[in-house]
Amino acid sequence: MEQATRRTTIADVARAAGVSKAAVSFAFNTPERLSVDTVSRIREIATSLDYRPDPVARMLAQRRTWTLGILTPQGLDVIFTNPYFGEFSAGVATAAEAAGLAIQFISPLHGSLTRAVDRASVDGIIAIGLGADHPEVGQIRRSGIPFVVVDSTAMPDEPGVEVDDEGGALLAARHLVELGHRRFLVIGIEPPSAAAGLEPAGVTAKRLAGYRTAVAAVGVELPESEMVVGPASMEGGIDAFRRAWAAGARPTAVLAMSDAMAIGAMRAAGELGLTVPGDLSIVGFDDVDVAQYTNPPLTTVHQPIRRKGEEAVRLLLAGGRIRDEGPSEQQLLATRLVVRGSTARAPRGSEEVVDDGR
Amino acid sequence: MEQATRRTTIADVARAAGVSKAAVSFAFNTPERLSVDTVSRIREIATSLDYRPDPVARMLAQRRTWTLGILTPQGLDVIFTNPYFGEFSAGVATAAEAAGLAIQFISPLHGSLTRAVDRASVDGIIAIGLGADHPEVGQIRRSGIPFVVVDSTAMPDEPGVEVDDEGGALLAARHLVELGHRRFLVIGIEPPSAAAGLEPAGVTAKRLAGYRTAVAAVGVELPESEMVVGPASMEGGIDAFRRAWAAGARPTAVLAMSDAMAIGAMRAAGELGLTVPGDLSIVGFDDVDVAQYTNPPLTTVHQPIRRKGEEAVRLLLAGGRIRDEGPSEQQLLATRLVVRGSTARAPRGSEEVVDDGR
DNA sequence: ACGGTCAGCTAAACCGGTTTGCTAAACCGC
DNA sequence: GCGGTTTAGCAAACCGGTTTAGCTGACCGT
Repeated sequence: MEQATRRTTIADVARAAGVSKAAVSFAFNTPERLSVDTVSRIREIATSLDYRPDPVARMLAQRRTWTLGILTPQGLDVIFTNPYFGEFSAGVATAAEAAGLAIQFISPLHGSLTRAVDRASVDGIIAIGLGADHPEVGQIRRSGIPFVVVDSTAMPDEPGVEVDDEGGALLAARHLVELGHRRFLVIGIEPPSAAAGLEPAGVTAKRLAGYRTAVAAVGVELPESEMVVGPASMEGGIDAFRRAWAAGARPTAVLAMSDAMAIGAMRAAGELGLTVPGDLSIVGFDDVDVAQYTNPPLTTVHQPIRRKGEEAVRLLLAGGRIRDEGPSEQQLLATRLVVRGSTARAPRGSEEVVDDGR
Repeated sequence: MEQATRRTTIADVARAAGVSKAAVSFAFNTPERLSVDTVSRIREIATSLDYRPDPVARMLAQRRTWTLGILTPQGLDVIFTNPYFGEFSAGVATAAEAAGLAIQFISPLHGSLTRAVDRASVDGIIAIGLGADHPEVGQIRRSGIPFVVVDSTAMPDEPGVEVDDEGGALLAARHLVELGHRRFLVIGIEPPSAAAGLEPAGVTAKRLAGYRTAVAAVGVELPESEMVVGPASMEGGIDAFRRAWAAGARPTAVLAMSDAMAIGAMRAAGELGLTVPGDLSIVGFDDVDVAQYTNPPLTTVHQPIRRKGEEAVRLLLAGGRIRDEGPSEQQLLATRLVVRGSTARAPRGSEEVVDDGR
């Protein structure tokens, strides 16, 4: 069997044009080094031969891949179906495209994130959901590839982009407090796997702190018993709410740490005969696109998700090693509360604290 | 300023181990060609030197990138935030990971899809939303890279995976007909850009045909005036419904060609004071994850989105040129109707056809 | 006529691996 | 102790580009 017609290489073009390989390369990359007509002659021959430089060879020679990696501890299947990640990636993609960079997802390969990192050929990495002290981040740091951590506090001299989680959470809880709520259920995000060091713990802790400060103002505490965790998905939210309910929790308001979980909780509550916001108020976190389309529309803490992606790219580029120069910085983006339809005054008579039997 | 410490290369390892570069390569790729202790010695030295083979160099030498490309005419920002694409990509990703392949998105780069294709270094391509006769598909065909088209009829000897769009649409419309509906609004998907040859036209046409067959059974036609199109997003759905309403359409049921648009329409209807399904029934298409979480839950046509992604990978791999051998085939996957809460009997008295003044 | 410049191009090294002969030594049966 | 087969490993070519150093000849002023 005959080998499929080999693709045209730079040597073929050079030969056909009667010039050196270098000339062909120049014709495309630094045309000013050649005379105008040589350039156009080479280009013509190249197109007529349907020549397209092999991207891989080019990457090797230039030692640049023109690609940014998005590193996450979750599998691609969860990434792609999670609106939060979707919007974040969209932000990264927009900024990357503007800079002429492609993006690649680096996520556990056959269970190993380390292996995935080794295998990835990128000029820079955006780590999301991973602490700056995570082993894989260490691996990257040693490898010398520029990186930025997102949603996690960066090391002093390293770039990072964060959001005011605590402040946002505080706003959310205060809103409920002002509506007269006193019995809360907190639905938290649990790390994607049992592996240690996975970061959502960081944001979970910060948001919890915000909730606590707000409710403390009216003398309410948020004991572990009023908190339940699960994966940040709708199923996770359903499951979390059901578990809490089964365990006897009877909140008038739920503070969910992600919109997906809030939506799940809303559904689970509905199935249990509760109306939202009549019987139960729910506030989410993230302000994902769909939050406006739920029924009732979700009251939630807005964070600039896409913008985080764009900033991450900007910081990476500003670091110098990928494009131009600049010092590395850290960003803290603001959050704000968006009040929609899933929250209302607490039901009458719910203000007194329930005697929990102690 | 000193150059950052160069990463360890195969030559460094070879030198340190006192063997040839070839031996080091063998130690990792074909250890059986070396004696066991040489292998372990080399491996030890390699780890101690923190050696990791450069993926790019490896790709060049092997002329394999171990990467699959997902080709779409839309920008990455829409891809990542569109649940349909998300689920499809998740399917691709799952199957690709199982085969040890990475995935890369190929989407218009600075407006040019052609340029994006040239730039991409992949072993195979999955084209979604692009007709088999699309210019970029032709470009790929000429380049000799194996590919499969999804959601579009493939050329005779080329692999493709499709879904029974017409059948699904028929089921959806028949369901409404059986509920007594006679006044319909069809919300169709419009090609992402003005560029010609963009495929959704294909699925739009098939679904429309299905709708028509079903309603024809009760003597209803679906003239252009009862159809409105827009981008397949929630905003698109809102906008489409509003436009139709403003133009005087007063349907009792809407047939939306995508869940996102259905959700948008549901919202727009709500804002106009219509209750779903009391005043208006809505059925979507796709059965995206969120369809179960809307309020009311969306009645829709289920199609195996993730499965399409997996099949696409399977066909690509079966084609031989990427992994093993096999003939190329085409798949037609089934669709089915999932009745949930967004559809109900038509309001009383709506059966008679409205006199539209002609 | 001559040294100096400069524009235009080339040869060759290089990027960091893989792969293809090929050789030298060890092993084999007899 | 000898021809023949393995086994273990090496040198060099190769993948397809980029990049550096250097060459050549045209043009210039004097």
